[in-house]
Amino acid sequence: MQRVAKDLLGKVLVTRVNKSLTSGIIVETEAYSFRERGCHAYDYLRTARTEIMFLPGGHAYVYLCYGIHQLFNVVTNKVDKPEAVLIRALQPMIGEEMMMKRMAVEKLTRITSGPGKLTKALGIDRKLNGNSLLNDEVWIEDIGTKIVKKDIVATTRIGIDYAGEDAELPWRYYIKGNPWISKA
DNA sequence: TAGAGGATTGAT
DNA sequence: TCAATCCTCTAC
Repeated sequence: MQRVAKDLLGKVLVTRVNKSLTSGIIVETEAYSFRERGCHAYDYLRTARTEIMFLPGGHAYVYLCYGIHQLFNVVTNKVDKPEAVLIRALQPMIGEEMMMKRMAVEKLTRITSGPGKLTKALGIDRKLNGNSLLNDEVWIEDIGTKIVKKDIVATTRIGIDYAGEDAELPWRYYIKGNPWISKA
């Protein structure tokens, strides 16, 4: 599943919400698994919220964090193996004007550099939770970009200090030197 | 049914 | 460093 997190780098996340097409290249991800405490579905914890992660790979898991931000994940494993990859940052491709409008800014800079921001820019919200990525509202495209191994940086994940030693797992991946990754 | 806390962000 | 803000989970 860490492999999936790395494979997603360089691919394109596309949404069509309210007839507006927006997309961006995935430049930063984090992996989550039932095997570690950083995951909502740790130890197969199955609740109304984590139910989505028990679906087969290829579904969208969207949830509200801190009451303010919606975070977008791709479910990556088989049925009843709750694992997901959080999309943390994008490089805008299509629909840049729409993104700027949604973010209420005039410049394109850094409007998708963070998991809570990119969902807002692409119009993603919890209505898309549980959607298949094969439908026409949100999906992933492979545009053939090859990210060479030496350009993938693996480091610790962000904001999960509560996970104890599992917070040390180097399951955050980003494209080396890419200006669109989240800061931290 | 009440209380605590969170895979964040932007302002101070 | 801290508040915003509300859904989710746990315990009573």
